[in-house]
Formats: sequence, structure tokens, C-alpha cells
Amino acid sequence: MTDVFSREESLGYQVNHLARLLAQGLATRIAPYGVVPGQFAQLLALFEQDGLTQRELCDRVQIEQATMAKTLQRMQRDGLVNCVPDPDDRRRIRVHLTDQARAVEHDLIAAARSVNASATAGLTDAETANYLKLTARLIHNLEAGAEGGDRP
Amino acid sequence: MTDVFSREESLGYQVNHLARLLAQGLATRIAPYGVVPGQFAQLLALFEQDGLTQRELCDRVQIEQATMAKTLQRMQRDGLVNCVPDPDDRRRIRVHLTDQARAVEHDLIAAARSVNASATAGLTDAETANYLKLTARLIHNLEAGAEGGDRP
DNA sequence: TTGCATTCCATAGCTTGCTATGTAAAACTC
DNA sequence: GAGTTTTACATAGCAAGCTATGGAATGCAA
Repeated sequence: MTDVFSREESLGYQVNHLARLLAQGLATRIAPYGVVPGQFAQLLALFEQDGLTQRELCDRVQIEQATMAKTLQRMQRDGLVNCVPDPDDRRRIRVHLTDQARAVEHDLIAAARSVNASATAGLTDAETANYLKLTARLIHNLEAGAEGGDRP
Repeated sequence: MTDVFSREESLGYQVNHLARLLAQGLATRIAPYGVVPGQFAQLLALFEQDGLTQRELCDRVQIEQATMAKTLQRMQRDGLVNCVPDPDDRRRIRVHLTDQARAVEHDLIAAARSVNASATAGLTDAETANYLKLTARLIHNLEAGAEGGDRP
């Protein structure tokens, strides 16, 4: 109806803003460990299961393969991972954590918890859980809408 | 307690993922109008008030000045704005919308509404409003925590 | 008025996301 | 088994975010 559309009520703008603030908060906390935010999800995935291929990492972290390739190069440069070719399938590379990365696992997780806690300060656990659930639902909506074309 | 910390329950990861999906959804919808997501908030601010200075735009859109400078260069290149020096204070530049930008205002707002609607499909208006309110609260928490140091 | 401080903008260099392409290995078809 | 298709990774180029730094204009103070 009215064509007023302020940034304040725009989901996209607000979520983008929140994402940047969370990334900055994480950045300051993990900088002492030689890790940057764009490497964080990859490290979490490898903490869960070491030796994933690049493609498996892409699928779990949900970023494009080209982005992953460059990120892995930086992580290798920074001494966090080693990328070794898979002898069984020479197209693949397998990504292994270094001792340096394993040594800071607990600190990194503590840093992430700290950022999340400072963002959700004043919220009840139920509210926080509900926020996460709704976020997952929005993600699911957008992912579903992207694949099958647009209109039913 | 337990040191399990999955991406699925990590606020930062989820919000980042959602922000990327929203940006992609917006990108496909506004590409026909020669606009990209990083220009969107600036255009909204200028639709509200034309002729803002670069600094005023930074304050409203909440991005750093250096980022704004490069974005404005692209927007000028793309014919969306004109940047003219302020005669009263020659340090400042004032940013004015072009006719081309004004011509697509309604289409851009419709595109943003479309993305937001497809993200919040299946949610009641109350749920959507609550989600926005919580998002604003998290933003406020992080902004408040950033300025005054860390611990009280 | 002279000099210092502040404010505004531009630039450089980095990260992290994207799309589009190219190449090499594996898998499948005939 | 030769040819085609598919898969996995690398590379190039762009956008958009950040910090750090520098220069020019303005403002303030002595």
C-alpha cells in the first residue's frame, strides 16, 4: 500500500547488519589465535570430522567451491590445515587440521560462545532458542524457493 | 560444559548464512534494474532524503567511510547517483539521485518486499514482527558492548 | 594570525563472498 | 577401449566489507 520502506523494518538490511556485527565481535576475540571469521565454520566442520574433502567441506559449510578453494589456501598459509591429494581419487584433496589448529579448538569455541552470549544478553534461553529456530526456518524457506524455480 | 559446538546452533553461522541467502535473493530480483545489493541501503536512505553527504550516509547505513567511498564510486559509474562537492564546506560531497535511480524506486522496494516475503513464508505477521524486534535487540546489544570496552 | 586539532574524503591492501571458466581425473556409454 | 559426460579443483575477476593511512579543508586557541 504505502510505499514507505525503511531500513529499520527491512529484514535483509537488519540481518546483514547483525551478521556484520557478529563477525566483527568474533574477529576481535579470535584474532589472538591467528584465526579470522571466514575460517571459523571450516574449522568447526573439521573439528567434528578431520580429513574431509574440499567438496564435503563446501556442502557442510554451505559456501561455493571457489570461495572454499581460496579460503583453504589462506588457512594453509596460516598453518591451520594441510591439504593432501587423495590417493584413491586424484581429483580430490583432503583437508587435515594441523596441531596448531587443534591446540586452539577450545579457545575458539569459547570465543564463539562469548559473542553469542553478548548478542543474546537479556534474552531468556527460550527466546534465544526460538530465535535460532526461526532463523533456521527462514533459511529453509529461501533454500527451498531457490531450487524449484519461483512460482508454483 | 560439553564442548560440542555445532554450526547448526551457532548464532553467528546461522545469521551469516541467512544474510547471504537474503542478499542473493535480492541480487537476482534487482539485477534487471542495474542495482546490486550493496547499493540498496544507500538508495533507500537517499529515497528518504536526497543530497546527503557521504558521512551522513555512513551514519544512516552503518558502514565504514572507506566502504562507502568505493560503493559511491560504483553507483556513480552505474548512473545511480551524482556526487557534487558542497560549496559551503569543500571537504564534503553531497550525493544526489539520478532520474534513472528515481525511476526504479518502486520496483526496488517491491523486490525487497518479495525477498522478505519469501523468507518469512508461513510465518504469521506477529512472528515476523517479533523476529525483527529480536534482531534489533541483538544489534543493540552488540553495538552497546562494542563502545564501552568489554566488562563492567 | 599562526598553528594545532578535527573532520571529511580518497586510497591501498586485506578478507570473504559470488559467477564464470578452464583443466584433469574418473565414470559411464557404446 | 574410445569417446563423452560428470566431478573435483584451480583461477580470474568483481562486489562489498574491514582497517590503516594520508591529504585537504575547516575549526579552535593562543
